This record gives sequence, structure tokens and C-alpha cells, in this order.
Amino acid sequence: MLTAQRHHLIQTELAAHGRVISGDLARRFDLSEDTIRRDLRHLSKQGLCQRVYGGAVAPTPGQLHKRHDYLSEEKKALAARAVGLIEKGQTILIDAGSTNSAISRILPADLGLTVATNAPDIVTILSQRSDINLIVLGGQYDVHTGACTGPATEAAISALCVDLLFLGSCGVDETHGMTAFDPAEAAAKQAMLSVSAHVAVAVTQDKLATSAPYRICPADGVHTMITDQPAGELSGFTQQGVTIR
Amino acid sequence: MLTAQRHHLIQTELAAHGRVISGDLARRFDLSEDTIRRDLRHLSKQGLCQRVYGGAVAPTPGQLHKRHDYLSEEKKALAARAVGLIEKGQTILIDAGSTNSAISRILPADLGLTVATNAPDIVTILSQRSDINLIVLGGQYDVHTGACTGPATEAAISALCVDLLFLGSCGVDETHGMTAFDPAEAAAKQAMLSVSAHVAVAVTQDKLATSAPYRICPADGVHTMITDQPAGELSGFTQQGVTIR
DNA sequence: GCACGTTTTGCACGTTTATGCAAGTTTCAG
DNA sequence: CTGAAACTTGCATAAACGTGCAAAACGTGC
Repeated sequence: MLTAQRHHLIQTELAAHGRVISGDLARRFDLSEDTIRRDLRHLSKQGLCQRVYGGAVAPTPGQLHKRHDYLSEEKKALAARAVGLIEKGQTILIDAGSTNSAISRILPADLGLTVATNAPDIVTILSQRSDINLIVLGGQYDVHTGACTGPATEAAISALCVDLLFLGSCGVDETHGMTAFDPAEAAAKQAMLSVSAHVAVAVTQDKLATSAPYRICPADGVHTMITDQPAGELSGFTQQGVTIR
Repeated sequence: MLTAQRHHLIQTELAAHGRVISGDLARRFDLSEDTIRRDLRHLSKQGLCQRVYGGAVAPTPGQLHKRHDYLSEEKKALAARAVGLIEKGQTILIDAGSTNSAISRILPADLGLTVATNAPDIVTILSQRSDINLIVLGGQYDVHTGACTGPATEAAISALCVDLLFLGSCGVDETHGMTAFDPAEAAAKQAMLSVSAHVAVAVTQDKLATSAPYRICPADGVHTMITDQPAGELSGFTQQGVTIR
């Protein structure tokens, strides 16, 4: 069992149940609790979980907002570069995720944009904007991802015709492509891909070279990747036709 | 059961009921009351509740839900009476409107409720509640009504089977029935009516005996009306089969 | 092969936290 | 005023925690 693999499994468990317990994980992986605690410490340092006595809990979307305000200069920088892709009069689809929330906060004004999203927190952000035509994608709300998923969401997505998609990422890997922690989430993202002319994904480097259980699309399904990783280590993506920005 | 998780559940209970009882919580979590009291002490130290003899109550209005303050006392009173209609395990549809926002804030906890709404602000309120199965009804967001409307919304509504509908009101009149200011809004409300077994509407008296351009349904389309108007002046409604509460 | 540095893991130690119980105090209702 | 229930405080115990250290595994360069 590789350490990185274990980290992903813990993240999956967090996404599914909202909490993990150190003792349970130690038994499951047949390791000492000390090692599990080290894992949780590592994940919490990246904001991927919140340590509590006895284990850890998943950060709520509300706490992710706080991360935007206080911690993630990188995400703001990513968002600033990402909005450069937007052109006048486009229809844009924004997936859930803290980086995409950051993008939605700084959408340029008066471009006659139509924006669709399945993330209620992005709806809240954009509902203040009278210059944006806002389409809400409904469905079953999932408290862990902060997104709407399910058949209703997929049906609503398939009714759209989108110029530019900002995909939310869970894992990005050269060989596995884009992956998600949840099957319903993966299905919704696939529906988004199928109606979008251009696919962009903004990822912080901690999500690069990681993968989750459920496959969304191969790496060449993404047209543009915005990241803070030095370009030299991304040759595997560029060879597959992905533009790095 | 992690301690932090328990704290979160107590907060949820407080947000829903406005109060918790030490003995009940001790039984529910199978812990001593001492531990519960320590939890409440911890929460109150952070201003998340106010301890009282026997348990705790939600913090004095001013810290937790600022918008709740802007709501008039009448609307809060209406909401308190409206939630009395709710029964365990029901599927509830909540229309947009400030009175309905007030209702959503005080939905009782742990009744296994499924709640659907087309109002993003109500989604935001309920997205904190892990005890509620939340369905988001998407569509075209309208900044004036704060609701989603349009064909997509109506399609999503028609896929539901609802026990109890809290209809948002624009105008209520004995002869004209329920009316709306916007044709798309009226169509969405009609879709809601057609899938709901029981229709309730909470109205402040300033909306009584007024009407708007677009017709939703006649007065007898409403089963229960919650209002602060003296019952004597509502005989026109009761004669049409409307229960006044 | 061998020396070196890094990473991972488990263990021992002392510290902190959560919990229940006992004893004394306060609060509430009648 | 009085009894019961709720509360506070202090204490004991077990579990969880952090830290430092050492052994093992791994890659790297010679």
C-alpha cells in the first residue's frame, strides 16, 4: 500500500461519509494510528480535511469559502488567469469547487455572459450580478461536494449549448485523466463535457498527478489547463494536446 | 461518534428548533448529561448558543442569522405556525418569498424531510442542514423574485411528488384567488400546485385583498392559509373551503 | 557493491482531551 | 419552605495526541 494511495482512499472516505476515524483507518490499512494521524495532518495542511479529536471531518463548503478569503492566493491567481479565456457574449458553464467559486467572483462585467452552474454557492455569488444571465442547474444537493448531481442535473445540462466549461477537478493525472470521488459527481461532469465546445480546468498543484476512483475523461478531453505548476513537468499533458496556461 | 460531529449536530438542532434539552441529547447520543453540558458550555463560549436551565437556546437574534432580524415579527410568527403543518418523512416544496425563507430557517430537525425549492436563498439556508434531503429546482434565475422559473423549472417540478407545498404569494384575493406579478412565476407556481397533495400559503395581511396581473389559481386551490388577519374578515375564504390557521 | 540522504513507519514517552462519577450548590415548581 | 432536578466543581481513567528517536525501505551517486 503506497502512502499516496492511502491518502486518496482517505479523501474518498471523507467525501463519502464526511468523517473518518483514526482507529478504523488504522485497522483497515493494518497500520499504526500514528501513521494515520500523520496522513490526516498532511491532508489538513492542504485544507483537504479538518482534524478533530478521534479523526477528521470533511471541510464544509462554507469553510472552503473561508479558505478563499484567507489562505489561497494561488487560487485567486489561477482564477485571474482563467477568466482571461472568456469572450464577449459567451455561454459559460461553471462546475462546483473552490477554485471555480474564485473564478465566479471575478467574472468580467458587461460582456453579456450567460452563466450556468450546479453549485449553489456560485449561484449565491452571481445572484447579485444583474449583468449576468444566470441559469441554475438543479438536482440532488450533496453537502460534501457542495454541488447538485443526479439524473435531473444531467438532464438540465444536456439541454444546454456551452461555449466554455470550467470543470472542477478532484484528481488530474497524465494517464488516468480527470477523476472524481463520487459516481454521481463523475456522471454530472461527463454530461458537462458532452455539451461544451471548450473545456478548461484550473488546478492547484496538489491535485496534479493524483487520481480518484471514478473516471471522468482522459487527459485529452481537456483543452486548456490553468495551473501554477512549472510547465516543464507537464509535458505528458501537452503531448496529449492540452494547452497549458 | 466524534465529539466535533456531535457539536455540529447540536448546532443543527439549535438552528432548527431554536432550543435543545440536555436529557434528550444525552439519550440520543447515549452519553451522560455531564458530557452534553460540557458540549453546550463549549458552544456557548463561542456564542453559538445560550445556555438555559435544562438545555440551551439559539443565540439571541443578532449573531447567527442577521437576515432573520430584518424579517418582521409577524413573518416569524407566521413561520412558526406554518411549520406545525409538517409531518415526519414528508416531501415539502417551498416556493420563493421572504415568508417562506423564514419557514425554511425553522424547519424541525430529524424528521427525515425531503425539501425541494426553486429559491437559491433557501438552498443556501438549508445547505447547512445535514438532516434534510435537499433538492434544488433549477432554471432561469430571476433577480427580482429571487426564484428560478422557466420551462426547465416546470419540468423539474413535474418530476416531483409533493406532500406539502408552501406557496409564495404575491396577491391573495377572495374573488381573483392567488395572483403573481410575472407570467413565468405564475406558470412555475401552477406547476407546483399540480404535483402537491396539500397547498399551504402564509401571507401577511398587507397582501390580503390585493391582486397582481397574472392568475395562479382560484382561492379554493389553497387548502390552508396561515395569516395574522382576524378570522372574522376571512369568511369569503372559509366559504370556499380554505382552512384558516 | 557501498556509502549517503530521504522517506516511511513503529515505538516510547509525556501531554492533552473526553468522559463518567461523586460531592456540594443552585434553580425551579408547588 | 421543601424536595427534586439540574447544575458546577473536582477528580480519576482511558483514549487520543504530539514529539523525538531508531529501524527499515528506497533511491542516488560513486
